[in-house]
Amino acid sequence: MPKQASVNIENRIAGLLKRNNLSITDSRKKILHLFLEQTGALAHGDIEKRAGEKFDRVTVYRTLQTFVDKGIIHTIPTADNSIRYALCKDECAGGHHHDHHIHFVCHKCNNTYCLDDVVTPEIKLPKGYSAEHVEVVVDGICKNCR
Amino acid sequence: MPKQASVNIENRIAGLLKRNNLSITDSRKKILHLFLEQTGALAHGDIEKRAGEKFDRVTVYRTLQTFVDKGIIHTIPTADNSIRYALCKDECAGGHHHDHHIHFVCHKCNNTYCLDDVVTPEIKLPKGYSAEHVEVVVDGICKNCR
DNA sequence: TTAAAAAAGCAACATAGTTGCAAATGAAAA
DNA sequence: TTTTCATTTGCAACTATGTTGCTTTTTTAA
Repeated sequence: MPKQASVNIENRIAGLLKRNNLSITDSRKKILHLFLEQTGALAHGDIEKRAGEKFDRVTVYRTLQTFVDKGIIHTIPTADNSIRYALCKDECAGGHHHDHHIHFVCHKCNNTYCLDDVVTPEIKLPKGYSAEHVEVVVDGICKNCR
Repeated sequence: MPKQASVNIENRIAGLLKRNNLSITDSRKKILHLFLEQTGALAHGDIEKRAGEKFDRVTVYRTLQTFVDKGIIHTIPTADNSIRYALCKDECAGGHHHDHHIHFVCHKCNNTYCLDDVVTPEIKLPKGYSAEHVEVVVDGICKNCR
């Protein structure tokens, strides 16, 4: 049973990499694993800590950059200088992230979630400004912490 | 005339510091000057470059932290690990930032503006989540660049 | 199996942020 | 004004974070 599950996840990872024309390497598999085996977003530091024991720091940086370029993961803006990354739902191929969900940061467990069902609202801007992309980050208490 | 204006701004700065129970020092005056003499937000790097010629890096870090704690300036979240700071409109005293405006980043001039007249929208969250604060950052072209 | 291309690792470097402590400055009282 | 005390600054040293060039290793595809 766990064998089966792990085969599935391996296949899923391999497929994801192949679909994006990326060669299948240990570090890429490991880092995708980290994202797939948990709900929330990961801060760069987390990823480096968990993956960095096995891989060079530089490799982690380059792998994350590659994933962002390919649209496999996206960054979440924060006010505290710690980039957070999360898996894209799907089809953000070619570096175009068309996702329009909002992000939620729980200040109790400090997790960051993509609320895929909550769409970013229309924002009415003053005359002269034109919007291209709207980013919404809500902070509060998540459903696991209340 | 410029003399008069500079007296005014000096008074304004002194008043701002006094109201927040901060002693009036050269670095604090200089950094507040930077904020007052321009529209947009300032990235930490900008501040360090412009103020740091006269002051130690550490002083800049500490001064900005003090201003955030007192509610004189606020941070603006970004996805690129470069904290931006902007003056609070007013009355964000005691570290409580009650402002609810949105932020706009122009990707042509790369300036960040506080759109004080645009209020953050209500966001309807999934069951179990409770919001405390909503942060909206819009990117696009500003009125000076179009 | 092998050759070319891609990625990883390493080293060295650059930038960003923090901490403790001594010297300088500011505020307020004498 | 001068003195005193608390606050702030600057310095040095350090940690953390991010980048670049180059060599070695791994992956892919012939």
